[in-house]
Amino acid sequence: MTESDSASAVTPTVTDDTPVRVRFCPSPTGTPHVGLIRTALFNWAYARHTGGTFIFRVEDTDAARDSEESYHQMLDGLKWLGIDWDEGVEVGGPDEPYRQSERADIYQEVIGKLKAAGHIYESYSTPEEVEERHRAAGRDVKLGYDNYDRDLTHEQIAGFRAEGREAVLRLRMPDDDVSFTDAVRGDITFKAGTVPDFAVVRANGKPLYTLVNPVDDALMRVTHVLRGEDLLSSTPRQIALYRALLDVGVAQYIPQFGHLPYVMGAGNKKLSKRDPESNIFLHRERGFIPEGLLNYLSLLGWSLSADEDIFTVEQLIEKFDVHDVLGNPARFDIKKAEAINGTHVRMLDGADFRHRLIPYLQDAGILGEALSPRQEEILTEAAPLIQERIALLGEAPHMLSFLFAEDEDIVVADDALKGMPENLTEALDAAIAVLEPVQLWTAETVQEALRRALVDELGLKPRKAFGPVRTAVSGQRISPPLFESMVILGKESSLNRIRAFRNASAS
RNA sequence: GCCCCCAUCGUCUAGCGGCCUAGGACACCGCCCUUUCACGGCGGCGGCACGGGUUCGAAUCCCGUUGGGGGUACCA
Repeated sequence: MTESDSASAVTPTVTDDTPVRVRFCPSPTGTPHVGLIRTALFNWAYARHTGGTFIFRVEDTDAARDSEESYHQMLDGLKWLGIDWDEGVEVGGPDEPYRQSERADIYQEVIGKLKAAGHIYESYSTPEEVEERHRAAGRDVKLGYDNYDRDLTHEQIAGFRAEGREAVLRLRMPDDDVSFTDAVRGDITFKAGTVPDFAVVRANGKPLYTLVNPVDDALMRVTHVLRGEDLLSSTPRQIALYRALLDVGVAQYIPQFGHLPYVMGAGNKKLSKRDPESNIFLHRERGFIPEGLLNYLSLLGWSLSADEDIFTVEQLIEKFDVHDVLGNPARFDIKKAEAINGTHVRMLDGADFRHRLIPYLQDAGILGEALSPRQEEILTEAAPLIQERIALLGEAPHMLSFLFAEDEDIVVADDALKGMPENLTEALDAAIAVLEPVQLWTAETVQEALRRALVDELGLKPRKAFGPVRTAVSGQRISPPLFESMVILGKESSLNRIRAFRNASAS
């Protein structure tokens, strides 16, 4: 048996048989970012895939940056996407409370135990003093803390206190290499001596993330810590703390770690919180549906199979394993995200699609709070016309507004005037003349009448022939299928619009 | 500086020693379908960062180089 074997034999770890407990623990400091949501998604998917437990904890230990608004946005974002949790804020669980701002007593108790066992010690050095010592010794000042206060005598401590100094508490790092097997990246080793003793409690007595995150993971018996790559370099510190927690009986085992790749923005930069593409609510406003965004986000570092990019959340759950996640950073490609969303929009059941359109039409001011029977009717008939024409629900208002507008409110867009035939007035007159006697007003009869008048008799190419009518009826160069739209509007309204456009273009 | 991570088409990825003259998707470019725009169909463009090993055989394993990213806080 080698030395590392014996070490792992005495260090309780998570095995494949340990029931999975994963968590999502954002710090509520802003609007939910797509990278953050991707982390939540992978944790959730892994829990659902393994039949494990998904915990939602809030790490609000930084009073200066945390906000209640951000906390509510986190809840809103997850709920919108259908990411639910088994234990945590709002739903409760065996390890309440789930907001760290409410767990101060728990941390104080743990701090007491760690202190009593000698794992953490008081450190009185100021950053300036540390830097000065490095300089004096000819070392690089960027080395960080120099472990100076590790073995202070009682006299020295008494002296610092007499000066009125307050100490931060630091964890004593082990003197050997720290190794672990990352679920995403494989074996990783941090060489001994490269990680200095780090602060776990502020001078004001408030614990830091470096303490509360592992402590809560330990207390909540988290088995797999799946988080962003930005936390990879803090893992040796966490493992060191875990060993201390094991020693004082707070932890039962050391979890497995898995560091998910970054979600990048344009260039080679991590997608910034300021970047609009990172804001999931902006995507929602533009008309991403949960199915589409979830699908796209899953593809950032993971894939379902060699040749399927489109899948449902059920398929994701069935196949997702964190060990299959790639270690390399992924760029957020809004074009591909939209294309995938469009595919999911088309997959929607017709009635469902129609229903999901309503809030977007309301936000655009096209529909009010309550829909009139006529509006309901228009929507029912028009929805199928655009379902395969849009990738984002937010495109619907622009495409449908003319159907809900009054005839006199149609405004002809500039680009809708392009490509009109030379004899525009003649063509419109012919269209009016041939449509007036139509009795049975269907897409077929309207098309047939217009084709006869404009293509057969006036000799216009189909491409040119229907353009004027489209512009007259919709005011747009692009619209849902013309004849179907005219049927929705009805004969009278359609003719009103063609006559109005005819008169406007003749003058 | 030191530590750690990453490296397949423009982008996301499949690939885990022979099925690869490298597959799919998005984007882009043609053509077809077509009343506009889409959808759909067909085709095209385009990649294993570089250099050494190991091996009968390497995109796949090892080492190095280069490039990119992150950390090095009394932030998370």
